Amino acid sequence: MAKSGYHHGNLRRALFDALADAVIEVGPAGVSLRDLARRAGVSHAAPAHHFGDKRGLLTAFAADGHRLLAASLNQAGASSGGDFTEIGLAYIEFAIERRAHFEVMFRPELLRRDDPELLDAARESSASLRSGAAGEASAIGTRDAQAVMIAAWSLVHGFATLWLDGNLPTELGPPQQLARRIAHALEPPTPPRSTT
Amino acid sequence: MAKSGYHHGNLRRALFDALADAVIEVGPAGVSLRDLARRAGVSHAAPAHHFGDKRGLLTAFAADGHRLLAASLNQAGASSGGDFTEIGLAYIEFAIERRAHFEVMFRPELLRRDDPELLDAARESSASLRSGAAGEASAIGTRDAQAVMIAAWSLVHGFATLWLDGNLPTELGPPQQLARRIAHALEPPTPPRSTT
DNA sequence: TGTACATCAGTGAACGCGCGTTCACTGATGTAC
DNA sequence: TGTACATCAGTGAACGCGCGTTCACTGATGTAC
Repeated sequence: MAKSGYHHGNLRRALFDALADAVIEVGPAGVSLRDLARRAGVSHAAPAHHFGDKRGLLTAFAADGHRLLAASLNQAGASSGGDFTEIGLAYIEFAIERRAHFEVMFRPELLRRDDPELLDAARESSASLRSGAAGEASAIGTRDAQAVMIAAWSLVHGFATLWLDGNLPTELGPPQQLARRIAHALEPPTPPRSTT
Repeated sequence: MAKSGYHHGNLRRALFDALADAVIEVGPAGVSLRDLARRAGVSHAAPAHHFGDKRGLLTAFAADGHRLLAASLNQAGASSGGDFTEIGLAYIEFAIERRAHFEVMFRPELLRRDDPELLDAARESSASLRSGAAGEASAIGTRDAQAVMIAAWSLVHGFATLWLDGNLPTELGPPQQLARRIAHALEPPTPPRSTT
């Protein structure tokens, strides 16, 4: 992968990997460029040379995260026939598996909020999430699809956030399993017309 | 309030106030003791003298927040006859009005997690939140009250988090109003037996 | 009312540290001829 | 195949800064007598 001793070859990727590790260890706000350089085995000035500055690096990483999230949600939607529950579970799965991306994506104060690449990627993931909501809104009998979409987003985002921050008791088991249990508990008690 | 030039008189309170301002400006992780000292008009060593260290200050502040949240939730429960929706709205209200407390409370990596005062206060707020869930669980026809409680907590916590982090479009209006709109959209479409 | 003294809240100088950013540079790469 | 040269990724020394923590101290307070 590394082309030579001097030119790294794929520093962008290497810094993203280092950033992912660092975010998990010290949180998005605690990351330092010098530490990332150390992890990636390059000089301490290399990250700034590549991304302009710290904010630029975090912004690029967040944009990457939005694209990955969009892909995950789209896949969950496609393979479940647009089932909103499955899309929500995919959101939680993403937050856990791509924890560093997730944590950086939702800390706008650390990012260049008006970066075109970030805006574009964020629109992409937002559209993916929204795509399932209209169906769900009519399923529960409300016309306010926007409110339902925000509720669903809040639910999965809140669950992921509480779990990631260590605020859910660990004895509840693995989060994916707990999330399915919750989805089950929230299902309507008597299925509307399923006993054909 | 300040008793004299030398002895401050109520440094704990003054530092809490300074911390609240600082958290809103730079986030919980960006706060520095020296900055708080400047804001409170005391020497830079005073905060450490009073709270031991930075973590001690944040931990005391978080405990204070849990007690305030418990009080808010209890009051909402009492004045609404235990209506779970109102308790949830009070949670969101707290997150917005006491934003600094809220943000510090849910960042355990910044706190002394095993501090007895913090544990005690956290138990208090957790109990207040849980108190409404059992009724709600039976209302929606599930026996898994714990899952419903976590879902409700996730919903309000996620909504508050998304709003505080600036991830909800501002054109949706004030968050309290938006939260009520969501509560309305989630109400069962046909009231079970209300048209007596 | 007055004096002595213990207590302790807050001071300020000092320490060593890691940080972001800059800037002239070096060395690898690729292209023109 | 070989040479010259432009490009640019990455270097490393240097800068100034704010930080947390320490420690001997100072001065206000309150209590004992």
